[in-house]
Amino acid sequence: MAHEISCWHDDSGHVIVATTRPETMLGDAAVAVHPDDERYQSIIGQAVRLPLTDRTIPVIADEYVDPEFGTGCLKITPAHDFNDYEVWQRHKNEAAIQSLPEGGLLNIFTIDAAMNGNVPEKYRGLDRFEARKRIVADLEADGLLEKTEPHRLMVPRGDRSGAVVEPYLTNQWYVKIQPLAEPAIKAVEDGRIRFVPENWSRTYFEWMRNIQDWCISRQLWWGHRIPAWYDSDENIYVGNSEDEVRRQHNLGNDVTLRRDEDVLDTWFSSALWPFSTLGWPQDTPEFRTFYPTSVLVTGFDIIFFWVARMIMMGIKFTGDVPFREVYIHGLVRDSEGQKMSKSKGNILDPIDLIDGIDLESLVKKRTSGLMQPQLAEKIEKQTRKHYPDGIASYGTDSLRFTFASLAGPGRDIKFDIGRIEGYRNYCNKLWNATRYVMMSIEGQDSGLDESKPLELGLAEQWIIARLQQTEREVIEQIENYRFDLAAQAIYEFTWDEYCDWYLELSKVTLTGDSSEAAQRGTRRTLVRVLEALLRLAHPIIPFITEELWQRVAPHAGKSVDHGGETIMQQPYPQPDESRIDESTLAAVEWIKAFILGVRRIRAEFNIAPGKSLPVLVSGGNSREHGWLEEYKPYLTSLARIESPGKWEKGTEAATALAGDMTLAIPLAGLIDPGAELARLQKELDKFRNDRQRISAKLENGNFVKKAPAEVVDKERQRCAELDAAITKLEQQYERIEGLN
RNA sequence: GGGUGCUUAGCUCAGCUGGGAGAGCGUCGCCCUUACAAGGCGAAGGUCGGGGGUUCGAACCCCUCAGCACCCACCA
Repeated sequence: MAHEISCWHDDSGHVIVATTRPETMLGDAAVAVHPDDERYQSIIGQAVRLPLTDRTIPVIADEYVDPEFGTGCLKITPAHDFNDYEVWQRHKNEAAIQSLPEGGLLNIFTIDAAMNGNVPEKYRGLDRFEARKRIVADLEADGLLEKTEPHRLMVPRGDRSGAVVEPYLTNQWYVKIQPLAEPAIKAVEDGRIRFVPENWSRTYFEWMRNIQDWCISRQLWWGHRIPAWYDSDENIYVGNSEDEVRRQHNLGNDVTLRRDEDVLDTWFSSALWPFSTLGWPQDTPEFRTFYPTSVLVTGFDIIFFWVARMIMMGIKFTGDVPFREVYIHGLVRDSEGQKMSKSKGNILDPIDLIDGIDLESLVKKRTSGLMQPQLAEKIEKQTRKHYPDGIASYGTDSLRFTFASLAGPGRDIKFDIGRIEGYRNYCNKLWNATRYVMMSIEGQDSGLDESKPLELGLAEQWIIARLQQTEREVIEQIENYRFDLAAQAIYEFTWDEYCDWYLELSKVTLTGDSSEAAQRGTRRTLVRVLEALLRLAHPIIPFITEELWQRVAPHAGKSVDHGGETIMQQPYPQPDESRIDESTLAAVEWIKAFILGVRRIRAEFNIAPGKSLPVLVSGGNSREHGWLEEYKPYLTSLARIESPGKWEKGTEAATALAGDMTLAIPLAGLIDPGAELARLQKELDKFRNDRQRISAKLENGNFVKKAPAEVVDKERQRCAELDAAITKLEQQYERIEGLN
């Protein structure tokens, strides 16, 4: 913002001073120069006449003045400038200052920032901006104006109204902070309170070590009123009530008391919250049980305002910290990284993400009730640009899942509307998976009757094992406050494993000619894994899991008959490590690789997914041949292949790898050997590059010598695996090449 | 001016104590296969902001430069 600078000088010494707020000169207490400024040595201690007034003020020396800036002379207005006030503090005991009206601390504004009775008659009652113009004009008329020029500076403005704020002297209540801050710092230093993530304690220390006395009085209508009373001589009495004050000070009824009209700073009152809500100062069972609490969850912007103050007040009044851990989450910002605020018009109301909102309603909502209506046009334009179609309805659980997923440590969330869509789709997926499970068991037993024979196949053992691993992971991440990783583990298990693989594998058992015992085992597993998954996901997506659980749980042997049963009261899943079997996991990984290989070939040669294909195999270790035989139904069904045969030389085929085994789809006439060779070559290059890099590592004596043995072993193993794969690919290459 | 943090695929972000670069969305190709087209299957896409250093080895540790964000204080 450009302002004019006006200058004035006095009659004798020609002291020239610049200012952006000429009206404040009427309250000046001094002209300051730097003590080492050679130009002004002779005038330090002299008096100069303050133009437009009948006052004289001293020239003082203070290091605050920057001799390089302007003329090196600085006017000091202690009542209306923070820095000038500090300068005044250093000089207030000097006689020349003390002899000034109000000891130099001359307030020249009314509460409305008009000129008050402390300025010459002609300026009284003028608004500050009007006074500014008049003073510049008067200085010029008197020949005292050197020049005016534009100057750019930051002007402090009120958050809400945007009005320019003027520093102004008032009487306020303060809390002496040092005795409170020291024990509060210590509590975090010695670990009685822990910040998560830990580095927020640095922010806390930074603030607490530079803390200033706390102004706790506010001129507001709402809040705890300050418990202080004044008598007619302005003596102050502080106490719990007027009665108490009168008793304690023996004030008769002839003494009239007037209570201070100010209220306490919101954060002063809020700082009492951890113990005042528990009945303090009475020694209640609630207080004894729940103080200190275990964890406080809040945003980093609240560390200063609230967290620190709760710690100080808690220690002061109860002798103990108010909580053990402080989990600091990020702030949700708009898509451009700006903090959301009503005045900027970039607020996203969670309700609008849940229920959806059309564009016109959104524009109306964002532009109404603005403190600065002139921003409405800009806000409307932005809103129409960002949300041309308004906001779709995503539902509560989608929103919760989104925020959980974005709640990484120590990081703000730049909210991207696209992100929530993915999690809405997740909720949909879970819903549809449940539909499938319910259809699959409809009218049939799901293994509840323990007397009936029951058999768990490979797929069942696999998904049960993966469930245990997922439960372990989720619990661990929640304990670490990594809600993003917990959400991710749930997401991936549900979508990538339960839905993409297990539900498909279950169809093989349920629609094939498997035994009744095996089908019962599959139905039981479908239901039980889903039921556990719902409980696992419930803290993040409470509504949809409750709805689905009510339907699923009875089939998993959980009673919901009493009407009051709810997933909320169910125990959280606990992993059973004994149900994790490595060979089961390995077998399914191999089956997946086999099926993926066939699918890739299908996609590459544009073969209809429904078309059954013959598949030939070669190579492979004995374990793989065992799997090939034992789990043939899974392979033939999911990959839509006929029973595998042996790949003989001379058969034109497209190939893929599953572990050590090569699988080949004979595609006489369909194959472009050149394209297939190019693909193999590309794959070979990649493998050979990896191989090259790893063997270089292994040949490096320093690596073998200095790296941990397990890392070296792992690299050796990988090297061997790559060798095997390369050999397979080379064989495939030769065979295809032979077709040319 | 003081402080804190960020910079990884087109976009929004993960990447835990240094050891094979990941997800969602978007893009491209095929598919309405009886849970799901808000879906399935497959694919492409990254010199991890630039430079230097430490290390057998750096997205990760140190230094430096650039850009961005926020907090606190604000210079006449």
